Amino acid sequence: MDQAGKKVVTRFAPSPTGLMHIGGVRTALYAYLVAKKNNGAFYLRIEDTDRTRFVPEATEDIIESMKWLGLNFEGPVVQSERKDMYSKYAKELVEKGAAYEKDGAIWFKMPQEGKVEFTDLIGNRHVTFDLSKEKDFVLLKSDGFPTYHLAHVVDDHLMETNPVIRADEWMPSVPKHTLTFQAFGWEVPQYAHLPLILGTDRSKLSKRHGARSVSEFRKDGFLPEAILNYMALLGWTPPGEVEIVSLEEMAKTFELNDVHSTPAVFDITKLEWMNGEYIRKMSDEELTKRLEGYLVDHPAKDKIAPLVPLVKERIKKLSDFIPLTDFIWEEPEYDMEVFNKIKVPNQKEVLEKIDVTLEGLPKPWKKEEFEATFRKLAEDLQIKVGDMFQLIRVAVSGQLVTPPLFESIEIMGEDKALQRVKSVAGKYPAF
RNA sequence: GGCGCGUUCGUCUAGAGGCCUAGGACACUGGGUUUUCAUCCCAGGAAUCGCGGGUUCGAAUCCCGCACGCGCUACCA
Repeated sequence: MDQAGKKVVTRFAPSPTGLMHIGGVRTALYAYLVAKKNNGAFYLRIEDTDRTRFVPEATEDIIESMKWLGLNFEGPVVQSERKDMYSKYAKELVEKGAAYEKDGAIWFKMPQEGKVEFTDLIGNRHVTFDLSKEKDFVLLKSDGFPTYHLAHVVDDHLMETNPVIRADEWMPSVPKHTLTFQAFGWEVPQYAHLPLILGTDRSKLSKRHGARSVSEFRKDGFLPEAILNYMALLGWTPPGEVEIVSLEEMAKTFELNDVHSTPAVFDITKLEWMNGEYIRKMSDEELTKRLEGYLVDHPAKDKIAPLVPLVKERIKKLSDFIPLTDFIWEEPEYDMEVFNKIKVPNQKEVLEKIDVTLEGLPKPWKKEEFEATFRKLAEDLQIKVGDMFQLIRVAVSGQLVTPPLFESIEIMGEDKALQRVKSVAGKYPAF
């Protein structure tokens, strides 16, 4: 309910000309938040009135993305399914004298004088348009489909949308819309025009920036709650000093009034940080579940649970899990370059000592004993403790960076670890 | 060109006349914890608030002008 006691209805109305774009998330999210905050309704509306740019998979991708993000909606309302309705309304305006037919299309007659004023909910901007600059425009195209202008007015009136939340690029069309609403004798809704989201070069976010679809972010291992949280911050600051805010919390505090009227640059580095924050905050059980859902084709998908606590603080995206743990299930490829990074002379000799020491270690290996043994070996061989463990790490994994060594060995199995050390020591330096 | 919107650290922002010698977050740099990496902790650099005029005892905050950026200017949305 708004102050006037009317139900608040918002909608996200993308046009299915491509996959759901990351920039659209913010528009959808704000519209969703306004509805939730006011106990209203939030709709998805598919604006597929341009047959020439229509992409069949797009609608499904938009719906799927919205669901994945957790932006639950009513609908979708699909404009192409209501095609006949629009022409009736267009003809109504012709009858009223507000529109006319020409070249098989129906045009709206714009007055040549006067002005249209409105106050945008974003930044409380009072904007005035001089009508002498306006031209007649098409309401109904010659193919019988409505233009955006007609479809917006008719649908948002019928759906009782208020406020209308959309991208800033629509602001110059406000006079067209206002006059069309008035020609029908309908109430003009309030508008909130959201500033653009820019790429790092400050131009409109597009593919050229690696700007991508929601589904691509999903494939990259981003979490929906992190995406939502980050996008919300592009133009809005939650009360207090916290930046990590759940959808539910946002829905309690969000105000269109607090949204910036300044375009914001999309910074993936901060999104990645935030994604990592969400991963770290998650329980091991939850992270395991997410990882299992993400790693659909991973061969060891069902065996990842014990690894989760080890990788939790080491991954920013779900996808980071793969390169970090591959060595556990797959035989690593060894590279002398990697060994060369460890500043230990006589590496072959040391590796052989490690092999022998490992064989002498009573099974099952115990963490304390494992550590103490190799600390002592490092001392005996007069090399740094850190280098000792690095050498074992590389022998076992082929990598300089892994989850904690002992725990990783425990998960892959003592025998496999031993066998790798033996093999490496034997073949060194040619693998 | 016309019309419209915008302008605080590299980025996201706090800021609604004195609390601002401009605060926080990300990123960056240095240090600590640590068998790697990461996490975590501490410290640091980083915006003369686009520029120029006003108004005021006092302006990032109000007004005007300019510059720059972006958007719209389709039978696309």
